[in-house]
Amino acid sequence: MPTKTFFNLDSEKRNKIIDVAINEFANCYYHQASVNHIVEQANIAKGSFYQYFANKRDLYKYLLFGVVESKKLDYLKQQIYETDNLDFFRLLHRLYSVALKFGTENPKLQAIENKFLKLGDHDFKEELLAEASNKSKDFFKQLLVKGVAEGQIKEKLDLDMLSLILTQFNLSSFEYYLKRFNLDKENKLDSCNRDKIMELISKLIYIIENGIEYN
Amino acid sequence: MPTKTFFNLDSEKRNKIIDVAINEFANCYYHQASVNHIVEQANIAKGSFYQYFANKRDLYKYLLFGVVESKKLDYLKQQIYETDNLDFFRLLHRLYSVALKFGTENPKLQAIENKFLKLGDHDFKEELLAEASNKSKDFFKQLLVKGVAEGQIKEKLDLDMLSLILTQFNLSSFEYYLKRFNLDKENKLDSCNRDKIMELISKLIYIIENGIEYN
Amino acid sequence: MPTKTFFNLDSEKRNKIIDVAINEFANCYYHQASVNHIVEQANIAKGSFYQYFANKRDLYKYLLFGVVESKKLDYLKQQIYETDNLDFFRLLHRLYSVALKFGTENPKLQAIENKFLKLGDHDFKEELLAEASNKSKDFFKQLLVKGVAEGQIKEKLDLDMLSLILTQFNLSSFEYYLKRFNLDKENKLDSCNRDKIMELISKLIYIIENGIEYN
Amino acid sequence: MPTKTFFNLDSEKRNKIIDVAINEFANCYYHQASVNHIVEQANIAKGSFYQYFANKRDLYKYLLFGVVESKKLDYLKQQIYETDNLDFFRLLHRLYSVALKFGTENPKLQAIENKFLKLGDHDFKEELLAEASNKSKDFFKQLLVKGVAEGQIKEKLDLDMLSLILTQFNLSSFEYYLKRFNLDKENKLDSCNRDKIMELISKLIYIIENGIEYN
DNA sequence: TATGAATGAGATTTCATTCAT
DNA sequence: AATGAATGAAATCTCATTCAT
Repeated sequence: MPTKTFFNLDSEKRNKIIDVAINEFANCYYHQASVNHIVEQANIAKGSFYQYFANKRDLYKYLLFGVVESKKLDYLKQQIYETDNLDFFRLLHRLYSVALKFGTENPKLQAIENKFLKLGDHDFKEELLAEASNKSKDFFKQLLVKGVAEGQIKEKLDLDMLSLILTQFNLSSFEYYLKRFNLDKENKLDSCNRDKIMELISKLIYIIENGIEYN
Repeated sequence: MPTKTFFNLDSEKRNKIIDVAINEFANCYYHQASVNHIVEQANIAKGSFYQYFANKRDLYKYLLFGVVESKKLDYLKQQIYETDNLDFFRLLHRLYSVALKFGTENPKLQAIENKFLKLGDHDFKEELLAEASNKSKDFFKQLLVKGVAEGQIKEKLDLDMLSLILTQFNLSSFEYYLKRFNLDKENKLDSCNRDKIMELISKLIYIIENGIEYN
Repeated sequence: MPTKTFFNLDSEKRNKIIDVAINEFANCYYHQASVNHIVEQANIAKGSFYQYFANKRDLYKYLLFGVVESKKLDYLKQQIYETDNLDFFRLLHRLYSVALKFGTENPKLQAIENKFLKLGDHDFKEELLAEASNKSKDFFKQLLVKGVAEGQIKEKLDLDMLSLILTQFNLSSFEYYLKRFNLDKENKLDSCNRDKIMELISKLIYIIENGIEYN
Repeated sequence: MPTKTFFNLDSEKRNKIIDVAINEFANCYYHQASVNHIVEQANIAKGSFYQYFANKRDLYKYLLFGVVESKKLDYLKQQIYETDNLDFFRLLHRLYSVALKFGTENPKLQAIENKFLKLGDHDFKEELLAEASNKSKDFFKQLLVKGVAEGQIKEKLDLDMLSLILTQFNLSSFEYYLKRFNLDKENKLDSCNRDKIMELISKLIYIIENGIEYN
């Protein structure tokens, strides 16, 4: 966690630092990201950085779990309601669409999360996850178990595999959409694009639901 | 491409260098991989390295497209024949199984490919792809077009999305299998594991084919 | 010297600061000791520190001569009386034993003194000594002169050398005892250990008195 | 150990680096010594330093055990002969005098050794000693055991304590002589001073042998 | 063609001290 | 009198690349 000092900063400065850091970690994997670069962009002294964060890793952990995950969960909570009434596929549909919306509206935050999920340094990743509150751990797995219990999903499926697949779907759809709608470069999502994305999500869920075989 | 000098080396030395480089890039993302480490392991002089390759990137490109892709395509060609007789899903099944077999038999080459696909540095990746011969580009796309044409795939699907999904499936199933069967640590695939993997592939194709909905 | 401000602090706060500082300089040589660490532990503001002490060195000097030496001398005075009646060796015995007792009862103060005596930075050390009141300077030297005058010590000995030797004896015996009786870790000295230490002191004095030659 | 690269340097450059490093570690404790300072003085690039030594510690270890100890042992071997015929005190006399001569002739090497012996960081010291060839470990202890066995030393003495004392004697006499004859500042030892030192050594041994009591 | 020493920018991190509030 | 954020030099170490031999 950042130090008390960091939270005492006036919000303008604090936000500047966070913004700059988000940019850095959205563009680079952890090991490539540079504290030097961050302090230059943020216009703060190198020593100041280390009064705010214990080290690079501390900042990264904060961004991941204190900013990205936190904002995403807030967003999901705010936009998903009455989930109990939805069957598994409607819920999945809702989740993908809301998560995607979040991703398109916050492409940099999404980029940070994606880069984290793809991180090579497995030990480092596990360590971070272990230390983090990790509210979203095994998110899909839990959903699937519930889906099976309620008879909406074929019982014989390998849930671990499925959960991995849903996660990858999630991840790869982000990249697909981002690329397809040129959302990399901070373009905001207009209503026209939004409709197209919703359509794509429906197709995605349709595939998951029904497969791709013509019959 | 490596220099003429490199190809003039006696094959023992050349192979040693390639083996060492494969190890390095199988363990590390591009930016983390170290030329220093490679020359040490390969027992060659620093200067020699730069007489064989223009730079680190040159070596990487060669590994990716001159070694990994090349070996994989040879393997696929050798093991897949009479493809014309197979319908799309049988072909997909065959492809996944052969590709997985290749991956389990050549875990390091596979690791290099996986790491490349996950690379963060998008521009760098695109540049490499643009420069490369890239024989396997849009592999799945072509397959899908054929599948649709032959009436085996629902027409209304978004083929670009599907092709990305199949690629991601491929990628993530590797990781799933490698983890599940502890194939990370160079364990060879025994016949028992092989059967289990084949079973999993069938399940995976089944999902793609039929979806996951219970009905 | 600390500022007037420092002495105006309520004693609880003042003592807290001193205690923390003692810990720091007991564990680390001067250059390794950290003002940052001290203010954190003492729960005071960075700025406050510099309102109490001109700088790190000022604090150190105060600890050495205002706290450690001062307490030690008080202790010695309180425990040694009727010194005039003792011959040199009995006095030495008494001194060693009382000094050792002080050291075992105040291991941290002793550690500070030891670390100072061993300091590498010679100029820095000399400067500090020169500036200090230095009541204990040449303590052994004076004692020796008296010993010679009273005919208890061979005249031909080099008193400067002897005085250095007695100091070093003192220093090294501390370390020996501390290690031998595991007094590092704040274990209080029980009566059993105390007896053993007294025995060792006697042996030490015996060596000084009679040498080690068998005859 | 330094790298092959280091030993491949032409001797002028190699010696320059060693000389500079000796100066640094003769003036500063390990933690205070600065690689930056060394490379500046030696006029080499920072990167070069790390082609020669794995790290600061590697250099230090090399200086201690590869240069100082090694030179000292060579010196001792060369100057002490027929030791078997000497009784304990004559041998001690010889040792002190030769070691002192070495120290006065190589004040910087001696300073490095002294600083190492006084190092605060106990774990670091033990680690270094454990890793080192450590030919001189428990040197005095072995000598004392032999002395007792041959009936030259009173049996009832505490040998551990004595061995510590002899080491401290050794150490403190160095400092005494160096200060007394201003040998800090590279003054060479003239024959006049040499005689005086020999005289002092004799006195020192005399004290150890006979104690200081007048009788 | 082979060698391997040289390079220097840049990485992360520490720390005593200052100064505006 | 108290505060605590700001500072920047200096620490150790890494690494792709160059170039003289």
